[in-house]
Amino acid sequence: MDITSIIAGIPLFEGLSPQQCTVLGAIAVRKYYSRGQNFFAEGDDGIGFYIILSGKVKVFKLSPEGKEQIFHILEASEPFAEAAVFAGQHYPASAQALAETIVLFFPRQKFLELISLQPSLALSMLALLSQRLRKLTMLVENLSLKEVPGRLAAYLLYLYEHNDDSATVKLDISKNQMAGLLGTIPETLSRILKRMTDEKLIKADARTISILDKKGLTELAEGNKRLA
Amino acid sequence: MDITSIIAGIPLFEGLSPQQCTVLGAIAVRKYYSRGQNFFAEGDDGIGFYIILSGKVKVFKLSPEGKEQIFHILEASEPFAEAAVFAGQHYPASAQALAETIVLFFPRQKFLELISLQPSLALSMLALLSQRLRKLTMLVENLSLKEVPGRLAAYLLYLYEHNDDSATVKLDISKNQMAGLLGTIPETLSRILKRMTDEKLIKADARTISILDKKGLTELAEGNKRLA
DNA sequence: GTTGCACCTTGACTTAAGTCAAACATCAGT
DNA sequence: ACTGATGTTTGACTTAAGTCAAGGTGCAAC
Repeated sequence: MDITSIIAGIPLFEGLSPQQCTVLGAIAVRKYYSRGQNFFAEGDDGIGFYIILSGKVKVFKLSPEGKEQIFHILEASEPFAEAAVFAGQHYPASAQALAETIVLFFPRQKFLELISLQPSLALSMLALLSQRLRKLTMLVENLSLKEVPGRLAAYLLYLYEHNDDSATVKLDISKNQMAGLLGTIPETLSRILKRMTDEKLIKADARTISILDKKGLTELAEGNKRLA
Repeated sequence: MDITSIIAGIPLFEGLSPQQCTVLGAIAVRKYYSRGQNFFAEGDDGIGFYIILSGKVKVFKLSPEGKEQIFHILEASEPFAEAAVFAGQHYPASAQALAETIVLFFPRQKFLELISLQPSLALSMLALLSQRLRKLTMLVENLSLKEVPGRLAAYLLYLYEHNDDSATVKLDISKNQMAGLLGTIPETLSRILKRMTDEKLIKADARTISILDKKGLTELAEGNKRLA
């Protein structure tokens, strides 16, 4: 598939004319990463941003003691590292492929030149950054104002809502990664899943979780109730 | 002072032509808030954003139990709630005046119309949002990967660097607010300040803190050392 | 200047969640 | 299919930081 038609199909670029897509395509580079490979590490020069064509990527930070906080997990057609284009000298976090991943890479300087010519592209980027800001705000809220059971409940409800409201959710990341996303460690996550199961809030199999008590989870997520 | 010249003096709008400033001025509204008054509360409709002309503002969230997480403390010439213009149906946090505060208010819809006509304005906003994203990323890192002493050390070093590198820092917020900013509570903050004093890292008076051991604080902030 | 209230500190106690260690399950690549 | 690596669970233990309660300090308003 040629780059122009790929670009035309990316939500971030929807509304761009075919000509604009061609121009974008001219600066984009397709790149391939294998599972475990890093796109960049925290502190590297912010030379551009990426859009995922296929695969899965985590954006994360490690503490000196080795604890991991995952900021985002991204899948096909989602951009990442886009803020580095406008602000950054260097990337403030690391990014790694969780599976075989193909991306389009957009070099910073060339993209900046395009954007100042195309107000609609600028507006798309503004919407994207605002959305990210909102997501990060929720992450801060979760980390600072909720305990781990509340964070987990909120996450399960999020999965539920992005799953056609079907009560049985297939986890698409490992529980290790899930712990990193929730700002905790696998042991704690495991224990809390068990407690939720004991209280009949959920039913957890290997890679699927069934939501049994949505109301109960909601109360937990909102901090109106606690696990026994 | 007329609105056009005020706008011309705001960093966010630097680089705009006098005509552009006049157009912006035509949609801006000057508003006055007294100490303790709310600009908006979490969940309110995102009807626009603000730029502070004088005073001080906190953007924060409360947990059901009453714990407060402060996201930003903002002063003269800084904008806030800008992301709500591009993404939001509603504000994801609350904002309150910490002192008598005068702001310019920019209504969402009108500002959006202007921005699609003015690429340079769009680029300024992109830079601003990216910077906020970076700051929030650091907040997440602090909350998730550092203990309170590390967060406090990082904050003191931040103050130090924005204080002409003078070792004696005047606190411009109460320690209660500072606790909220660091994702902890006043009691804990008080105890940790004491421990830092005991270890000769700092010297804390009522409203000023002297940095005695910058290297020690840096090690703490980076997680390479802990308080005894 | 005195009163009142918000701010700050300290102590005793509780608790959520992390550490360490071990056993087990599962998966990916040869 | 095998095998080493990776992911998951559980138990015993430790600890950072929160809660509750009380007392002290200092500014602000009358």
